[in-house]
Amino acid sequence: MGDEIRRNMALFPIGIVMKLTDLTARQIRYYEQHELIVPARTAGNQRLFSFNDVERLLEIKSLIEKGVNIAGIKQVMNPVSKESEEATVITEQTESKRRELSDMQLHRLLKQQLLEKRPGRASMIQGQLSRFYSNKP
DNA sequence: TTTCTGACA
DNA sequence: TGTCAGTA
Repeated sequence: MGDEIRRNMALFPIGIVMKLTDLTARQIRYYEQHELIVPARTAGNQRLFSFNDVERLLEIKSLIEKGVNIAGIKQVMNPVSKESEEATVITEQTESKRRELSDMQLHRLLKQQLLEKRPGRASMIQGQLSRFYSNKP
């Protein structure tokens, strides 16, 4: 299951995630305060988000747009808390389906970002994306 | 330059 | 949520 480690590998700083999700840093940090996401931290205390974090953020975003509040989102989404292996087992099948779908959405989104942004320089997420797509266990 | 925490309109 | 301050 090396796919899981890549999916949960902390790769991008908040700036990249802002562009990927169209959320403000304020919102992203706010959601973290409410434990909707738990990004990793660098030695310098900088947040580092994984693909899973980005997916969660996109999910949170759509729910917010549907008028759901933090409390409601906490119920809809499986709690982050301690590495809950139990919750993952119960939803095994639906989870894999959900991931396939969000993967397609995420890849479409990333490709879109790569193409339309800054016609001049190569966006810095390219390097980080390559880190994700390469070195497969 | 980017990100971080805390605080206030 | 937006935004400003003062840092790392």
